[in-house]
Amino acid sequence: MDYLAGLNSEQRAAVQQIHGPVMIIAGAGSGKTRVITFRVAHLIASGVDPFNILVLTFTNKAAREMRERIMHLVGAEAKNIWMGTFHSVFAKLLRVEADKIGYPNNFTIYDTDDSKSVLRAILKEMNLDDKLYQVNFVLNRISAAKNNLISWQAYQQNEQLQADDFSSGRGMMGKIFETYVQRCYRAGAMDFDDLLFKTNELLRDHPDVLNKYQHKFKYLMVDEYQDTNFSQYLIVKKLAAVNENICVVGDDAQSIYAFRGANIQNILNFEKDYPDLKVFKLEQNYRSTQNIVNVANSIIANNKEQLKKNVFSEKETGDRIKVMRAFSDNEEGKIVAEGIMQERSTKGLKWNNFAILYRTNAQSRSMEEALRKLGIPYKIYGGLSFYQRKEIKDLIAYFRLTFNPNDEEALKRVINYPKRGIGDTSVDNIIVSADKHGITPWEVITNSAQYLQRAPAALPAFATMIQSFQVLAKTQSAYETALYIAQHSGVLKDLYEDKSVEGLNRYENIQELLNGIKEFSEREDIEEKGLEVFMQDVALLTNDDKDKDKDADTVSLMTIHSSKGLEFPNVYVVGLEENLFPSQMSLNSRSDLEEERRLFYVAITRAEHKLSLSYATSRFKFGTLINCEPSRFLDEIDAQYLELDFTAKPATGNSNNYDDERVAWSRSDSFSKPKPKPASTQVKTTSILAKAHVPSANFKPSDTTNLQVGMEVEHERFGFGKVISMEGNKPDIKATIFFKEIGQKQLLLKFAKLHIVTNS
DNA sequence: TTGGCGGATGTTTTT
DNA sequence: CATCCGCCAA
Repeated sequence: MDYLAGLNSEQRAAVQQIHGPVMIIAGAGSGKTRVITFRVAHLIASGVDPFNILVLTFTNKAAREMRERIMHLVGAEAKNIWMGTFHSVFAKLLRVEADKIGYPNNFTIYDTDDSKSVLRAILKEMNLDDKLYQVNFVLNRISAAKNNLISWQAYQQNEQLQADDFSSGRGMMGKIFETYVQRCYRAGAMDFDDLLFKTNELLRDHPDVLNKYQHKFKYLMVDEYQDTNFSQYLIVKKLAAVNENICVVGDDAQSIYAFRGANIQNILNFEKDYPDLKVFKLEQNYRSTQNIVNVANSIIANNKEQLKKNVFSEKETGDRIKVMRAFSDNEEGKIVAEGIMQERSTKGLKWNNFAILYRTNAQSRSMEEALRKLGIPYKIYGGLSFYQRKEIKDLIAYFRLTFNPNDEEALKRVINYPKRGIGDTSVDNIIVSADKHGITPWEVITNSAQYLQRAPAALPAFATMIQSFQVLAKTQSAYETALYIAQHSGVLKDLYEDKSVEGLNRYENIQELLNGIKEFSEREDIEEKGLEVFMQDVALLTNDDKDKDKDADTVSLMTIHSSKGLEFPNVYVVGLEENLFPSQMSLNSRSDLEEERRLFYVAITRAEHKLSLSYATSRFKFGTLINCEPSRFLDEIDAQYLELDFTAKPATGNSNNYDDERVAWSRSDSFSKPKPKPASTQVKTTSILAKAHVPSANFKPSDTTNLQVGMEVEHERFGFGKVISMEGNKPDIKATIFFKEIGQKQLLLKFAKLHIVTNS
C-alpha cells in the first residue's frame, strides 16, 4: 500500500477509515480528489467488491476522471464500480425498475427546454397571464417542490404553499403542477427532478427494491455533498441505512448551487444523522500561494454560516493580488488579453496556464473579442452545449420519437421539420383529439382517420416513416440507424441545402454527432450497440463531455460555476462589479449574498500562483451602456494583499467625467458597431405604405362570401379598389383587386379584411 | 400553411 | 444586443 505514503496524516486517516459514517471537510485545494480516489482504491485493496461501491459525483467529467485515476491504482476492476452523477446513476437504476412505478423502461428524459415547452403549452391552454405565470418562475416552483419531495397532490393540500400562491395571484399553480406531471407521464418522460423524485418514490414504496440496493451498495461515497438537495439527501440516507458505510466529502465554503435546490444544511447537519460520525478536516491547501489563500479566507470570513476550519498554505507567499480597473467591458477584455500576453512571454508560460473566469456567460463575448484581436488561442467551456444546438436537438428528437413515440416534445419538434405541410393547426387538432379521447398524440396520428376530422395529407407518410425507423432500429447498429434516420427524415438534406455559413456549420455539427455515434458503435467494451443504448443518457450529457483535445494549449474561458474543481496557475476573475458580481438577483437576502461570496471564494481558490481581479466602470447591457460600481467583494479583501493597477485610461483624455467617458467609448466602439440611425430614417417602406390610407371612420370588414367581380371595396391599409377577377374555390378564393392608391394586389378572401362599398 | 417583420423581452449560475 | 413571439400578408 505504497500509495498511503503520499498522503498527509489527516488524508491518510480519512482514506483508512473505511467503515461507518465518515465526513471529510475538504478545504479548497486540499487534495480532495486524491483522497476520494485513494479511498476507493483502499476499499478494493481491503477486499471490498467493486460491485458493492457507489460513488456519486457532481459532474460526468468528475466521475470519468475519477474512474480513470482509480483504474490507474487498482486496474480494470474499477470498471465495475457504480460511479456517476446522481442523475445518471439513478436514471440507470430507474430504467431497470421502471415497471414498478408505471413507466416504460425506455422513458425519455426531458431537458429544461422540453420542460419549459410543456409548461408553455399548458399555460396557453389554461389561458393564463404569461406575465404573472412566467415559464421560468413556474418551472422553478415545480422544481423546488419536487426537490423537496412534494408531489402535486401534497402541493395542492399544503396550506402554506396555497396561501403563497393565492396571495401572489397565482392560484392556479397547483393545477399547473398537476397537469405538468400528467403530461410528462403521458409522454413517458421524466424531467431532471423526476429522476431523483421517482427514485425516492421507488425506494419508499417498494421495500424489496430498497432492500436490494441497500445490499448492493454496501459502500457509498458522495462528492460535493454541500451541493446536494433534499431529494438527493434522502436517497443517500436510505441507501446507507443498513450498512451505514457512508462517506460524504465536501466543503461548505464552496456550496454554490442553492439556486438549484441544494441545501447547505445537509452538510452542516450531517452529524445529527450519524452520531458516531468520524469527521476529518483537510485544511492544508497544496494548490495556492499564501497570499491567495489568505485573500480567500478574508473573503469567506464575512459569511455567518460555516463549519469552522483553518485553511492554510505552506507554499511561497507569492505575488500580491492584482486589481485592475477598466473603463468599459471591451477595455477590460483588452487589459486581460494583454496581461496574459505579457505574462506568458516574460515567464515563459503556456496558454493553458491561464483561465478567465466570469459570473455570467454573456461576459465571455468581450473577452473573446480581445483574445482574438491579439491572436491568443482560447477555448470556451460551458455555454450552449453541443447537445443543446437546434440541429442536434432536431435529429435527436427523431431518435427519441423512434424509441418512445409518445414523447410529445420530440413529436412537436419534428412533425413539421423539415416542412411537410403539417402546420400548427393540425398539431393542435391532434393534441386536442388526444386529450379528448384520453390517448396519446401518437395514437391519434397512427389512427388519424378515426380520430381526426380532416387529417393533413402528409400525416400517414410521417407515421409510416417513424415506424420504419422503429423497425430498422431493432436490428441495426446505432450508427446505421442514426445515419438512416438523418437521411430519410430529410434533416440532412434540409441542412445540406442551406448554403449559408451557419447552415454549413449545422451540417458539420450533424456530421459530428453521427461520427460520435459511429465511435460508439465501434466500441468494444459495450455489448448492446443499438441507438437506443446510446440515447439513454444523451439528455444528461453536457458540454464538458466531449473535449477531446483537453491538452490543447489554449486559454480557458468559463463561468465560475463550471470552474469548480479545476485549477490554473494564472487566473483572471473579471467583472467584479455591483449587480454583476454579486449578481443583482442575490441582493435581496443574506443567504443569497453569502452564496455569491462563496462563489467568489471558489473563483479565487482556482488560482495556483497568480490571481488578477478586474472590473469595468461601464458596460454594455441589453445594448445600452450602463455605469458600474466596483464590487463590494473587493472592499472585503484585506488591502495588504492587493496591488492596484489603475493604469488603464480611456481612449481619449483622462477625465473622470461621465459624459466624457461616454463619448470616448462610443467613439472607440464605432469601429466595430454600426451607429444606430436616428429613428426618423429607420421608417420602413411598408409602414409608409401602411399609413398612406386612413380607413373610413365606419370601416368594418364585410362578409365576402358573395363578393363578385366588379364590386368596389375598401381595404384597411390599401384603400379603395375594384375587384378585377376571382379564382380558386371553397375556402381558398383568391381575388385580384386594383387599388387606386397602390395598384393591383391579389388577396386571399379568407384572410383579407375587406369592406364592400358598392355593388356596382 | 408559411415566412417575414416589428415589437417585446431578457441575464445569473446547471444536472 | 439577440432571440423569441405573435401578427399579418401571401
